[in-house]
This record gives sequence, structure tokens and C-alpha cells, in this order.
Amino acid sequence: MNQARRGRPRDAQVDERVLRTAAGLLLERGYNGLSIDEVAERAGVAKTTLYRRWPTKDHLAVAVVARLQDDDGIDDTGDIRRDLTDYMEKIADALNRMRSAGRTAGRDDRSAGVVAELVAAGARHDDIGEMGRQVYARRNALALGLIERARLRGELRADLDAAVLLDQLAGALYYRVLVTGAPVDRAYAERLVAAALDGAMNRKEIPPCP
Amino acid sequence: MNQARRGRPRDAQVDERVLRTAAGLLLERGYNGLSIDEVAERAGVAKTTLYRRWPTKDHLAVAVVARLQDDDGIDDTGDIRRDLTDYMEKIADALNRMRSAGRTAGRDDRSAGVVAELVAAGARHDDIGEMGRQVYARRNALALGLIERARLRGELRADLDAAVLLDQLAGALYYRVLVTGAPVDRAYAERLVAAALDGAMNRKEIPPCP
DNA sequence: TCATTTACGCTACTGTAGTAGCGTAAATGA
DNA sequence: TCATTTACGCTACTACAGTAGCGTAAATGA
Repeated sequence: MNQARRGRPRDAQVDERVLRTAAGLLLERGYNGLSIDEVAERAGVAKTTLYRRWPTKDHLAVAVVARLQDDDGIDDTGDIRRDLTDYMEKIADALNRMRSAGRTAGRDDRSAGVVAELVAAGARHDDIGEMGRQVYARRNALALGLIERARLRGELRADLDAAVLLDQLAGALYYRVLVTGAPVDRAYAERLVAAALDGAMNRKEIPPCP
Repeated sequence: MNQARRGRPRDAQVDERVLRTAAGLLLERGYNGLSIDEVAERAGVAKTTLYRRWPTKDHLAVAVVARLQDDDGIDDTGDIRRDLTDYMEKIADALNRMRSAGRTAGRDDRSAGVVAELVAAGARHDDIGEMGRQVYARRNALALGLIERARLRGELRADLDAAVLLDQLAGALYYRVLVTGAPVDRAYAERLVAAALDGAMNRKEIPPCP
């Protein structure tokens, strides 16, 4: 597919140079420090050309971050507690990678930074929001499969509300990053999965047989 | 306290007129449609005066939304399932109130809208982020008290991870609004609380006494 | 009364996202 | 060869957030 089309072909180097320049600025100076004019100048590309490929700064930033994320799958070891914990840690790692962007290293960093701007970009532009929702849906479908297999194995309740379970798990991570500023790491992922699997209700003691 | 200070006193009508004008624009046209120039002109206030009170547009928007939220407490009826559900519904209502801002009514609206912009504002400005975290901490302290009382009553497990429980509950709501675009309503609040309280693990059957 | 202090309005400015319009470069098809 | 199509660069422009500086208004304290 994609036979040679009519007019002048796009310069493939433009994408490469712009995205690399933009990634540098974004990670070094944060979302606000990412200036389209500066990207254009440093990449040696006309600003108008840049806008022909990415209609807004939000779109460019999304493209930059998308290139940095390697969206590998979810392992299924047969131990649902471990698999969910690993999955949560993967999401946490991706969030933490963006969290520190544009801040001076050293003091501990609780900023949502780039993550919050990308979420806002999804709210501002329907196409970006749709793209994000597709990424979410793909991830979610994989995780739902994982859960369904564990349910059939008898590890999880038969009447499990799998969609809510995933909301709770991933939601807690995003909530910490975006709202409370609390850290998300392996230890938290373990607490999170434990709480979701074991539940909060007190189980009635089983009386010993007479 | 706050004795009459030295210089010319602030005009109290400025706050009133600006915030009302800004609220109108924000709710009608969304965050992007909120223009400082237009607010200043419509409110009959100099733009510079406006900037002396709210240092950025983000600060103004936060002030507008803060005025619209009535942050009442959390009820404690003695039934933790019901109390948590009511609490989740309150948060969901507050989120939904902002969700539709700036969009044409009619077709169903899954946009994060103003919520996402406020979260981003908290990430952009340390003072706004701190303010948000304080609101969160106050709410959280109340909810932790509710949970602790239920735990002492024996409704909840003795070794409960209360902080994680609240992350899971509130996090799922924010996650839906900000990331997946799914609706948050009373029915969802009920599913959410049920999942968190009952857990996902399959309970071993208790063998009948011989 | 008068200096001081703080608030307000006004004009003018910078910086940045995004657009319009034109000329030109590089490909294809006839 | 030449018209067509698409990409690129350039200049100039609008819109909006935010700032600087100045003059003036309204309060207090001496």
C-alpha cells in the first residue's frame, strides 16, 4: 500500500529532527518550556511546516511522548497477584518517567508535570482524547483477559466486577500522580493490589466445629 | 484582626464582578474561551487590576471554581457501605458539574473539560497544587475518621490499609473523568464501593462440619 | 495640611500559539 | 517538455497571557 503519490514527497528527516528537538526541550524544560518557535529554529525547519504536520503544540507533545513509550504487553504467569502488581508497576514507571520532566533534579519531585498537560491535551482536542482512549482500551482489553483467565482458574470470585477492579487499580496510580502528589512505586503497587484482591470488609470468623 | 490598613482600600465590588463575569464565561465557553481581556472589559475593571489579584488565568479559574463548590462534610450513619457510597457520589457530582462546562448541551458529553485544566493548573503552579492538596487532605482526614470508626465497630478488617482504600475509590472516579471518559454516577459509586469492600479474591468454601 | 501608602486605570510592550498568503522545490502523469 | 500536485520556506499577521511604568484616587498617620 501507499504507492508513490502525486506531488513532492515529505522529507522524512523533518519528523525525525523535530521530534528529537522537541523531546529534548520537553524533557529538559517541561511543557511550558517547549516553544514551537524554538523547536522550529533548532530543528532547522520552518514553523509553518511544523504546523502542517502537528496542528497544535499539544499534538506535537503527544507525538513526542508516544515515541518515548514502549507499549509492551502484560505477562501472565498464572499468579494473578503477581501479574497485576507487575502491570501496575509498568504503568507507574511510565507515569514516573514523565513526572520529573522539566524540573531540576535533586529535591524530591511531586509534580504531575507533563502527565497533567497530556491529560489536559486530551480534554482540549477530541482526536487526542480519542487516541488516549484507544491506548487505554487496548491495555484494558489485555488486562481483562488476564483477569478472566484467573477467574476461570478459580483464583478470583465468579461474580467479579473486572472493569471496576481495573479502574480502582489504575485510577489510584493516576490519582496519586495528578491529585495527591504521593509517590507511586513497587511497594505501593503491592499494597494496591493486595487491598483490591483482599477487600476491606471484615470476614466473619469461622466457628470451630463442635 | 485585619484592622484598617494604611493605603486606599480594595474595592470589594471588583472581586464580585470579576468572579461572576469569569464564572459566566468559563461555564459557557470552557477554559479556552475564558479570556482575561474579555473578563476585564465586561466586568468594567482594568486588566492590570485583575492581574494584581489573580497572578495568572489559572489562579482566576481556580478562584471561580472554588466559589462554586460547597464543601460540606461526610455523613456517618454507621453503615460504612452506604456512607462511602454517599461520599463517592458527592465527589462524582462535583466532577460532573465541571465536566459539561463549555460544551454545547444535547449530545452526551464525555469531556474532562474544566477538571483536566484545573489539574493541570495545579501542576503548573506550586501554590495552586498546594491548595488542591490541602483540600484533598481535609477531605481525606474526614474519610479516614469514618473508616476508622467502622473498623473499630468491626465492619472493616482490623489490618485495613485505609489510605489505599480511599485512593482506590476516589482514584477510580478521577480516572474515569480524566482518562477513560466513562460516566460516573450513583450506580457506579455503588459498584465501586462494593468491589472495594468485598475484594476480588475467591473465598475458599467452608467445608461442612463432619 | 501634607507625606505616605496602597489601589486603580491606562497605555504600551513582550512572548508565544496559531494562521494567511505567496513563491518555490520536488515529485508524477501526459 | 509541461501542467499538476504536494511539500517546504518565508514574511506578516492576529489573539491572548502577562509585564512595566506612569499618573491618579482614596485611605492613614503625623
